[in-house]
Amino acid sequence: MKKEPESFFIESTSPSHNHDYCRNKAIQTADRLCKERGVQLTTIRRNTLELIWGSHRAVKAYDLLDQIKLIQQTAKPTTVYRALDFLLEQGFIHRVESLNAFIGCSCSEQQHEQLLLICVQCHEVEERPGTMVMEAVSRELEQARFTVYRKAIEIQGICRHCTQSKTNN
Amino acid sequence: MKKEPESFFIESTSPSHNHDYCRNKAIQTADRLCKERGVQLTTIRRNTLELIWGSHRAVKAYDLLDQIKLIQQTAKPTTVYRALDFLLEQGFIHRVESLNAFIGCSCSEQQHEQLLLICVQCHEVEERPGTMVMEAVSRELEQARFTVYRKAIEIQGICRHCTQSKTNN
DNA sequence: ATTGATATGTTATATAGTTACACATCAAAT
DNA sequence: ATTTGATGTGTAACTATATAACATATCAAT
Repeated sequence: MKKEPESFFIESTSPSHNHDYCRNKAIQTADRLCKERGVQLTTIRRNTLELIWGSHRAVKAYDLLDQIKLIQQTAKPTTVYRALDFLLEQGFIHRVESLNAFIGCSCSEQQHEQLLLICVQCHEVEERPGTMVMEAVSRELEQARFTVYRKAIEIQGICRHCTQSKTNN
Repeated sequence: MKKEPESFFIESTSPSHNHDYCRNKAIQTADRLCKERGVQLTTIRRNTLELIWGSHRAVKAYDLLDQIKLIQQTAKPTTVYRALDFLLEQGFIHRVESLNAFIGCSCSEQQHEQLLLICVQCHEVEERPGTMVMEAVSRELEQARFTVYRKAIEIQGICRHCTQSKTNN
């Protein structure tokens, strides 16, 4: 009774909140945006997105592949990377460059570029709009007369939860 | 007569300036800092650093390996990665996360964290201290109560040279 | 029915980085 | 003068990450 038909293989986990809410919201938004944009959130893509939203931790492509294989034995690297490419294009996920990994994006609609705060202890990644930072970046780039395509601002450190409870893994 | 004994296999290239100056300065600084710090800039490490400073473009580890092999046939991936690790630790180079590549750092002495402006056309990477940006980041992280270990701010786009001369490669 | 656009299946390959263990070198302590 | 420890290198095997190339499928528009 707890399982919806679409999410039969996913368990969401988070120390700090009911993460099902995050995930469901993200999927709904993706669904809607895909309709609006006339692109298809196919089963593979949707499953991939759900798996990524299984936590706020960054997920590796091959870990994703392992999970997908549980329900689709034929899945290959290409399967996953193609889904990831789609999700990136649509702005539904971020690529975490410094980890070669991926996390859900909770700002698919607004401006997609955010600060990523990566906790090296619990591995959760927090998105922050960082408006002031982004403005400062814009001014800097204007000075440098540099035309931006893509910003990646990644900060590694210890999140507030891990700072408080030093006993955390 | 133009070749120094230490740089026998390197040709520096840059469209915009005499790049030998940048490289020589970087090597001198590295030499001095190593002495000050009581660590060794061995032949492998020095050669690696010189190769990286062959241009302002980000260099891939395996390309570096190929070049090193020309003078040290026995070189292996480990050879290069160990040298890179050392150079990173000492702050003599940056890792460009979004490219899996490496560039020389011209700020080895001061604060090492900088904005990296990566031109997707000519592949040159410009470092900028981005003081305002860094301050904004600090404020943001204070709000998030996040303890920083490492910042990586990478901007991909078109540099001013490529914007001007559209004919550039 | 035919075509074109989009998505997926499949195999192979390319690229990036690490582990583990042996050996070398050299200076400090015995 | 040797032993020890710290640091650096050699070598092989392996793991991880990502892409290329080509075949097939699906489905809506003509």
